[in-house]
Amino acid sequence: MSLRNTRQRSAVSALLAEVEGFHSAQDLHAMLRDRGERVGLTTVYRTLQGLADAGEIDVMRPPGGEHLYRRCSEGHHHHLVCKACGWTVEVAGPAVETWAERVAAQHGFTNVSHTLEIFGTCPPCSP
Amino acid sequence: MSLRNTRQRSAVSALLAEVEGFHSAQDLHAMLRDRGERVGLTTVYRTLQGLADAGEIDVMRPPGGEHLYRRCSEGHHHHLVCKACGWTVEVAGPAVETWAERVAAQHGFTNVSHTLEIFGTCPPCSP
DNA sequence: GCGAGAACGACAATGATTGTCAAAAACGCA
DNA sequence: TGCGTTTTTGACAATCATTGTCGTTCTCGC
Repeated sequence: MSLRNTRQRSAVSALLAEVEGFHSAQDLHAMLRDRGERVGLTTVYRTLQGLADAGEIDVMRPPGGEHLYRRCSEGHHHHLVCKACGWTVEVAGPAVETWAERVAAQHGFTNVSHTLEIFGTCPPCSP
Repeated sequence: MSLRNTRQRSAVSALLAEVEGFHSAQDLHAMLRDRGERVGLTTVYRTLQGLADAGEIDVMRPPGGEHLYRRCSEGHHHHLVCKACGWTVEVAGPAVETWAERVAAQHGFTNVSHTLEIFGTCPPCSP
């Protein structure tokens, strides 16, 4: 399978490289429109899905509903997310990684991946 | 807030006590219908939500789509889920709990919760 | 037994995501 | 550079779990 370089794919990648934090597909689509880029919503969804599959961006499924996408630093890590304002901090947890793999191995599981999100209230949002 | 005991709430609780593994709201609703219990789908959703809020059942949001509910053992724990057949194992990880709280505290976060799911392929489903 | 308030449930509404398919663009090759 | 093949695009429709609505029904304390 060969991936072709298209204007739309570049635009999405470029946008993700510039923005901070998590954004929904619809957010990103709106931003592209504001920039004058003409990209269809369907294409934004598919492009994000492709990037996520390729491991180039992170996907988060907050309890609230829509999927959020974000360009992240390299390597595996997790997120500490403020329930109130959405502000996120990347956290690394080597101990957790090894723990997860060990537990999975104990039960004979292979091809293991995992998701971990920590939710809380950040200092500015505390009453 | 006072929770009232209704036939429907009892039916949902009883069903959850009997079935194994995770089931979607629609699944559970169908099972109730098969039993002859007349419960509305809306009510099943609301009841499950209430039970989840009360911490009596677990909610899982698999990448596939719908929410899955399950009556779980007491105490905080996580799940090791087979991507192929859905078979799940409960796993406890005290180390992870303390790690999550410590990380959150380091960043000044309060009111902390977290979600952790491990996905893999269980032995019977391995090729 | 009674009444206020909670819960129910049929139905409509929401809204993110996915499918469709003809038109357009990209790439390999000569 | 020109051409044909194959992928990609994107407007629109379709899907589908979940949530809102609101009149009716049921609980529970008194």
